Amino acid sequence: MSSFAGRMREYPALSIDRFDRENLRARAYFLSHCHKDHMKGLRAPSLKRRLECSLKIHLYCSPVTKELLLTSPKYKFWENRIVTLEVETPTQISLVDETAGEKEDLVVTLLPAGHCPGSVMFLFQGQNGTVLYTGDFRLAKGEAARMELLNSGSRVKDIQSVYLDTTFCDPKYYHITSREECLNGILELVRSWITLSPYHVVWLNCKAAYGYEYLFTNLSEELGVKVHVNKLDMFKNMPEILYHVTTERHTQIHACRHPRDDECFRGNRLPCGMTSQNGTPLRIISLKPSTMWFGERTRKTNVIVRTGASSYRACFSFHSSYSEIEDFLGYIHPVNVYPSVIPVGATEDKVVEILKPLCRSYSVNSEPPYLPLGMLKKARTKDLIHTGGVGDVLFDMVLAPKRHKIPNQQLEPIPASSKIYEEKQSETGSYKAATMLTSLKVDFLECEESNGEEEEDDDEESEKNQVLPHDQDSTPILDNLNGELTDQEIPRWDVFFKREIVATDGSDKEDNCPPSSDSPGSQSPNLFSDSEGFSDSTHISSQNSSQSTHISERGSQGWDSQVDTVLISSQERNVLDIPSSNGGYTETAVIPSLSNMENQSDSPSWKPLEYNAQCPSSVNFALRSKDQEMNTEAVTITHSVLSEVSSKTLRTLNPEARTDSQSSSDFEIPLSPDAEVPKPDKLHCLYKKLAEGETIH
DNA sequence: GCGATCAGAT
DNA sequence: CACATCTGATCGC
Repeated sequence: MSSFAGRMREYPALSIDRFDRENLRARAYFLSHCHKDHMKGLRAPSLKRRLECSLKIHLYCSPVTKELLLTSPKYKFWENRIVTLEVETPTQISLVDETAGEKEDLVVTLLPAGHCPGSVMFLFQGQNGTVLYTGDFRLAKGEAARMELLNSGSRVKDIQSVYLDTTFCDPKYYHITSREECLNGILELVRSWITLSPYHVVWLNCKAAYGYEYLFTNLSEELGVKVHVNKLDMFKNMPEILYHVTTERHTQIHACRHPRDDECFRGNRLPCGMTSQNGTPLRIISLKPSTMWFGERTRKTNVIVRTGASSYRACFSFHSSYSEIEDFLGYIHPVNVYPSVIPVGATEDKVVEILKPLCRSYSVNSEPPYLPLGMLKKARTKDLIHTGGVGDVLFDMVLAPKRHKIPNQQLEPIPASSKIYEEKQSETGSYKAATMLTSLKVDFLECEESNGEEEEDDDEESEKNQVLPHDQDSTPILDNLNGELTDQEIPRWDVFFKREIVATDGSDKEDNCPPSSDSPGSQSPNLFSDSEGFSDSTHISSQNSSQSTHISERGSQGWDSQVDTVLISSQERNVLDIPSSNGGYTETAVIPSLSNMENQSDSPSWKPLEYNAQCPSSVNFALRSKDQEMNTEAVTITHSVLSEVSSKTLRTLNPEARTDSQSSSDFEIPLSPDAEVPKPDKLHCLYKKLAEGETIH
């Protein structure tokens, strides 16, 4: 949970993600994403009153965030005070101090944060230097290096401070399985279950928050089964989400909620109330996306772990892991870092201790800032750090997790990042050090220590005793069985596990479903071996090829990262016709109005392909990043003489004018009286400076 | 009756 | 297994 107070040292007139207390006096507000813990005070009467008095106060956010925010009537009063900024479009904004009559210009750039739909990081460039506020983010290793606007030419911009999401800046989250692998694991479990019969359904036990959408859309897209949710009006202008969710309960994948939803589950009822279909009781499994639960495992586990007769945990995170934070910060290499989350049990100093070595100030500071470990004292030598070599040792000691565990087979030797590593190594020794460290550490894995913690296990508790010995559909459970295994037993677990697999295979009584030869999936979905090479023994035939094979197959198909959510314009909304392939039916498009939405019919053979073809605007993260490698700022400059490019390169914003996220006239933003209207030649000059990474004054 | 805050839930 | 919420109790306005 964010504990960021709202203001940055460098630009105290701005408030980000906090709207109470001191922030009531801010000259401009920023919202990185639509999670409540980043919206404190946003609907308070005190702020509302201030808005009414100061017409120049605006809230800056991404178009998707605005859309999500305004879906709730509680925030409607913000409607014409929100200025949406397109992602990756540097925009100049003018801050006016009404009392002092001062004006301050700065350029802000939204960068995709990969946390939830609409989530962004804010890059501010102004007279007090360049600072980056990450909001909540999850970026894979190397993604910062691929963000064109974080870089000038081939090197990272000179960033003074980073306000960083440190949610998982704890060694126990050293490695969190990548989004693609987690998705893939979940996909295969869901597939293997729902293909058993129409009565086999999966309940995705997701928290009530944005961030699971890419899970829903990927499952739906791969399996052709929409996901049942309580509400979808917030997605009415996000077709690539909208088409994969439904409020129609007759579907095999559910992510609906009910205040007492695990009671529902225990009673073989879905939160939406479904218990059966055509008189046949449903066969429900629950799948709970979790990060912390996996962080507590001391031994490596699979991406999916069975925790009860019909309960599973799936590794899933929308925050960066420790090593992803390392990679990110090491690349940015700022002078200062300010954690915006202090994990429970940690202190700010502890977190800063971890992060400082990745900052410039660490090697420049005369005084030894923090001395975490005894070993560190010994090794800490500024010069060594700077020159690389021995610095690696230092990093290793400081950063190496106490408990190594790599839940997955994925130990590719410095994957795509090797390229980046080569590109960057000449530039800053530290990035090199951090990168090398990362790859090295990957070899350690396997920690043996087991902290014999008790397993609670909510809904599974009642079942766990049956699970082991005879539960037919069960097999798996990977390494944690509610403390039923003693330490001595642990070494034999693998054996037991394998045996159990064999025994279980084809002897599923609970389901009354003979191992079907016609379904690609096995009778029991439970068999989700952990990473120690079990996947091949899985009786899920479709998995005979290893998971990694699957992953590589899907590499660039939208599996490799969270897809950016794209809003459609009102024009597009009217025009879009999306055919479906459900045997002659044409689901008229619509990007349905609300009434339509609540009643979309499920089409068994529904396929999303046509939709994709119609929606070129839904651009995959990774693909786009790739494209952008070619698309350097220098190129943009060339175009900058064209007026249209001004909005791409440097948008000078009119805070007074409503920039409607849904209007397609992106290129016609009126200028505000406050904002200086740059003459073409001045603009050109600004672009040039921007491209060179200079601060704009 | 509303908001802020806390405890407890999932 | 504290990721982000929601509910309900209590207190103050």
